[in-house]
Amino acid sequence: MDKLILIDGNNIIYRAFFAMPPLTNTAGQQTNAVYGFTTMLLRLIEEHKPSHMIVAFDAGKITFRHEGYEDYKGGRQKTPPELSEQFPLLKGLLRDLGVPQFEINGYEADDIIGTISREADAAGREVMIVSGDKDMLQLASEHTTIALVRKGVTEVELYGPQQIREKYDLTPEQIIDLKGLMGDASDNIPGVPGVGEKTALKLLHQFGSVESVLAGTGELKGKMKEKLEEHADSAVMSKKLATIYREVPLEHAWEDMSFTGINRDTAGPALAKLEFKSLLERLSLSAHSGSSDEAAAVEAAELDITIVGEADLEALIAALPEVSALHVETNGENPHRSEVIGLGLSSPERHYYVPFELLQSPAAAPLRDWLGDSKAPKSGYDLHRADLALHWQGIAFAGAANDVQLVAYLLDPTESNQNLNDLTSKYGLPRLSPDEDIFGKGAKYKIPELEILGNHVARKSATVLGIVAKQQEELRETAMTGLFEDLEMPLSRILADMEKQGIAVNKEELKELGKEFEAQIASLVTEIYEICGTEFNLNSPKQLGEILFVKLGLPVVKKTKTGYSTDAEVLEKLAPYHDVVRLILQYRTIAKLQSTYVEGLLKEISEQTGKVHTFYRQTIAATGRLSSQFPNLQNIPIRLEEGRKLRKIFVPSEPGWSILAADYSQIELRVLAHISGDERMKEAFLEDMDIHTKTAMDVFGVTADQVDSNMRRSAKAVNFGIVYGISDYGLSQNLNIPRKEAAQFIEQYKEVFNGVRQYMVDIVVEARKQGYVTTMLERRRYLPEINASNFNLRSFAERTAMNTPIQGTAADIIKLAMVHMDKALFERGLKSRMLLQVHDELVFEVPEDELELMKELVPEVMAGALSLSVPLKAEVSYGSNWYEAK
DNA sequence: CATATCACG
DNA sequence: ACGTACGTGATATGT
Repeated sequence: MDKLILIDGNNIIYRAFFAMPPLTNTAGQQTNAVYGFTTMLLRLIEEHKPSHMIVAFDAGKITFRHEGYEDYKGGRQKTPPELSEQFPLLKGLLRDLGVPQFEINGYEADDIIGTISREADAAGREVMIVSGDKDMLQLASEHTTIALVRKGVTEVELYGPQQIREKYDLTPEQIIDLKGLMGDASDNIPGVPGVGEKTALKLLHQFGSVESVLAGTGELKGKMKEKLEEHADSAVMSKKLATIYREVPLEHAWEDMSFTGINRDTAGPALAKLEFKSLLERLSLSAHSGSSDEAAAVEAAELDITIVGEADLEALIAALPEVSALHVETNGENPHRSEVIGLGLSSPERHYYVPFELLQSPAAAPLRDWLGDSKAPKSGYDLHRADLALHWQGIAFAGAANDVQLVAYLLDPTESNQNLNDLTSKYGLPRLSPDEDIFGKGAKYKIPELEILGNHVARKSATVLGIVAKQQEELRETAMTGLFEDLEMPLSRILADMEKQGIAVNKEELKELGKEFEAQIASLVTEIYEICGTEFNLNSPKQLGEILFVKLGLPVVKKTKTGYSTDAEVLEKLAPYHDVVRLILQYRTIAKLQSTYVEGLLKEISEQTGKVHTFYRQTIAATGRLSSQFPNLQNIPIRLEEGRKLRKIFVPSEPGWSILAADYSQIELRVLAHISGDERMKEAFLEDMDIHTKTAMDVFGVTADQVDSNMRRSAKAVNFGIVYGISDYGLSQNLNIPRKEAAQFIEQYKEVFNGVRQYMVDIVVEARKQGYVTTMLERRRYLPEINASNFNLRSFAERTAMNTPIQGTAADIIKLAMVHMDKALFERGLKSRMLLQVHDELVFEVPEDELELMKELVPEVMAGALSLSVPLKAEVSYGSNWYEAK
């Protein structure tokens, strides 16, 4: 049975706009009205399953109604820009959903709807009209129902002639007369003053129409008679205005309104682009349960998947030249300790699943060779992880050509949802079952039966294949192809090499250190308990707060949202009041070293190699930096001597070798000097001066020998602040000075380093204009909140705009240095190995006979990684362990 | 599973 | 007036 739904587009989007709370996508665009409209639309489709549907919009500024009455709709407020911006979004989305939309110049949506409904009525078709406008009731008929939207867009009331009679005791046509008498303030239809709904209904029940009412005023008396006679013209005109015009010249045919269901190919990306995640879910959820979504199910089922057994191995091996995507399914978070479950392999036509046991069998040797063949290019998701997991199972991996996770990161490094399934939504591919559904989570983790597992994993590699082409296009559009191909992709292999290599740890010495800490902790704890007169859990800020602020009555300096703050900053301030505070601070320091570094590190030492193998994450930090996990080797203590001693346990893995470390000197400020072009700052680096001293000289207007340690300290803090996107408050906190003073410092700094000031202004303007900022190598970070009206959000985005090009370019540079360094070691056939990266530092282990060479080579390569308008400088040192290399 | 704290650049 | 420095990860508590 045919069913036609006609939607009053303007009316519904308007209602949705005011009904929905503000909702903004990450690009800063408000999307609440589109969202509200779409939820309503989807519900209509689900509930009524229309065979035909259109959304009608007003078009053209002047409608024919204005010709008779220029005030028509004059009383209506101007459409707010936050709403008008959403019209193109909605129209684009409707197109992608596959919902026809009509607009005709010079006519309003209700005229289009009126015309179509008249034609459909004549043909005896079933019609439903969706609007919030009561005027629409005049269109009701035997086959035409009006769905009057109430309460925002969440509820509808259905009106046929029957319901109109029950409610008003009028026919649909009389709705026009009703409007003619009572008018409509929102449309600026005057009606008859003093006549509201009650009176109008009474009159119509008596006379039947506006014309009859006016002809029969003789039967009336008093005020009402006068009013009606006085405003007779107005009543007639109002009726005319309220009459929906049903003769719009439509060129559209019945077929043009046909709706066969949501277009699944284009709907996914469109909804993803608007960031309507719940709607994406809703559409795909029905894919599992309902018949409404056969398209996606069929599309996914159509994959030609072979679950490879011994019998199929030969065929697979023969097909390997066609295979370009793989997925290595592993368990666990730490790829150094993961088990490999199996492999998904995809060629454009066929997909395979290879259980890991089969991969290990002698017959699978050619497959293993292929995995390790650098000339066999492979695409995948998180190949870096795959490489490590395979490595520890004795299988070599090479030929990583295209990692879709890495590309997704470059395209938007702040997007936290980058698992493969999130990418399917983004690119409109069939969704995968969530890993949790297949494997269960936590303690319930269980490998499912082969059929399910194989299909799941093979679909992952198929998905990779589907993503690759689309991403490459996006990389080109965003000018990041070079960054990807020449930096991030090569780096991922280098990181894997470093991680496999690991760094040797002197376990005995670490345990010794642990014993020392243990003794110190024991004595501190006893002493603290004694002074406090009670025993409690020192590790609990809650219990500690109780003791300090209640029992001992110390002043409360700062609060957290759950209670008293007891962090180091607070304790420093409390130290003068009570001797125990110093002891607590000491306890905190040693306890941290013990739990995180001694105990934590001991757990991470591999039984197999006696080393620690960290895992660098290349797709986490929004600025392009790496991060380090299992264990984190980028935060080994150095600032305090007690902790710094820990570095002694990091030693060369071969006798007679040395640890060599090289770090960039002031890389972020050098980058700032280059990017801002500030002459004074550049001069400092060109002459290789101490930048903080130089800053102090210029800011305080003194000579080098007049700079005391306090001035240098202040200058250093200002330099840091500048890099972070300075605020007077932040600086005042850091230097523990009044905010006014901090503000003055900053002002003086900006006077002197005017180029820097200009950079800070320019970069924020650029961010506002483009919506993102970039590093020197075109790495990109979007800042949707740069235009936020919320001061905090906007300020944060502004500081980020200032900081990211600096921190990010520094990250680019050291990554480049790593790629160059890897190449240099290889080409020269050196045995030295790159082991660690700590943001501005590279750590190597070096044989005796290469030490002299490496002392020159490493800083040279690092300094030459990228050419700036100021020199880059790296300082090198070495010793028998990481502590000595300082 | 969130919060507080603290280690690093 | 607004309330802050930028970027991470590990540990212990307590809900």
